Amino acid sequence: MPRAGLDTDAVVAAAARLADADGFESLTLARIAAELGVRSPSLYAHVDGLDDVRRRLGARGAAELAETLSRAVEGRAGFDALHAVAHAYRDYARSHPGSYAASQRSRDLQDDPDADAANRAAVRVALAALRAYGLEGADAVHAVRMLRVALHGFATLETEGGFALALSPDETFEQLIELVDAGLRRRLES
Amino acid sequence: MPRAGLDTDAVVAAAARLADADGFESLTLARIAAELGVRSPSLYAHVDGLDDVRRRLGARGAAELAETLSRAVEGRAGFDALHAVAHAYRDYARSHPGSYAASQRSRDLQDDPDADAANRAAVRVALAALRAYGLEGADAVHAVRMLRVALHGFATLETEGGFALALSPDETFEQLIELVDAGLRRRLES
DNA sequence: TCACTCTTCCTAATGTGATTAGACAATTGC
DNA sequence: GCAATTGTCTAATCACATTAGGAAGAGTGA
Repeated sequence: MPRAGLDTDAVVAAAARLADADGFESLTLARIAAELGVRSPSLYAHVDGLDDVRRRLGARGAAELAETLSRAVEGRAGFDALHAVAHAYRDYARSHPGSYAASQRSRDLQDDPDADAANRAAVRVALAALRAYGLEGADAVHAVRMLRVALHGFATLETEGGFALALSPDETFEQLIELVDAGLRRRLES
Repeated sequence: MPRAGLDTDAVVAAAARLADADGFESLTLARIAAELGVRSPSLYAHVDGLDDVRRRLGARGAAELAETLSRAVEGRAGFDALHAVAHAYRDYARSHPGSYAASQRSRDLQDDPDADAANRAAVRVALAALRAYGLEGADAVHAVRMLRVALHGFATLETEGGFALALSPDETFEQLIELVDAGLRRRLES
C-alpha cells in the first residue's frame, strides 16, 4: 500500500483542475480520487467531504481572484483602473470557470474566514479602483456593488454560454465598461 | 392502484414549486414524486428523466419571465420603460428563484424551441423598452446585452445571498437602473 | 535496530438518487 | 363487454457520498 503523499492542498488543487476543465457541477469525490490515483474514502483523511472541497475551492478561487484584481489595479487610476480591473475579472472567470463558480457560491462560503478575507480584499481593491470617481460613503459601496453586478453578470453569461454567437462579446464588454464609467462619472460632472 | 392523474405539466409544475421553495439544486425526481404522491419511476411516463424536467422547467421559467417583462413595458417608454422592465425582472427572480435559475441554464436549453422562442421574445421586449434611447443595429443589441448583464448579475447576487446585509439592495438596484440609463443616454446626448 | 504511535490508505458496507425492465391494473375506444 | 393503450408499481442496477474498521508506511525515542 504505497502512500500517495496527498495533503489538503493537493486535493483542492485536483478539484480546481477538474472543475476548471469540466465544470463545477461535474465535480465529484470519485473523480477527484481517480485524478489523484486513490479511492474516494481516502480523501476523507484530508478533507471533510464534498461540501468541504467545494468550500475550500471557493475560498481558493476568491483569493486568486482578489489577488488578480489587486495586481491589475496597481499603478492605475480612473478609467484606466476600472478597465484593468474589469478585464482581470473577466479573464479570471474565463480561464478558471470552475474555481470562479465555486468562489461565487456565497451560501457555501459565508462562514469561511479565508473566503471572507478574500472578499474583503476584493472590495478594498474595487474601492481603490473607483477612487477617482469621487464617491463617498454609501455611494462608494453601491458603486462597488454595481461594478460587481456588471462583471459577475457578464462573466456568468459568457462562461455559461448565454450570449448568442452573432455579435462579439468583446465589444459588448468594452461597451459595458464604458457604460459603468459614464454612469459613475455622471454625478461627478453634474 | 388508483391513478394519480398526472401529466407532463403537473410534473413540471411540481418541480417549479419545489425549486422555487428549496432551490434549483435540491430538485430531484424523488422529491417531485413524493410531492405528487407517486414513486419516482412513475414520472418517466410523463417526462424523460431529471434533465428533461430541468429543461422543461427552464423553458417554462423563460416564458413566464418574458411574459412578465412584456406586460411591464406595455405603454411605457424611455426611463419609465427601463425602470419597469428592471423591476419586473428582479421581482420575477426573487419570487421564482428556482424557475429563474433553471431559465438561465443556457447549455441545457440551447436546443429547446420553447426556451428559444421565450428568449427571442424577451430580447424583443428589451429592444422595445430601449427604443427611446435611439440605438441602432449592433449597438441596440449590445445595449440589450448590457441590460441583461446588469439584471442577471443583480438577480443572481441577490438571490444567492451575495450582498452583505449592511446596505440596502433596493437602493443599489435603483442606482443600477440609473447607471444603465445614464450610460445608454450618453451617446444620445453627445 | 526495535517498539510505539500516528497517519494514510484500503476494503466493506450503507444509504440516496437516477434509471431501466417488466408486471399489472385502470382507462379508453370500439 | 373486450382489446389496446396508458399509468403506476416493484425489483434491480449503477453511481456517488459517507462511515467503520483494519493494515501498512513513517517518524520517534530507546
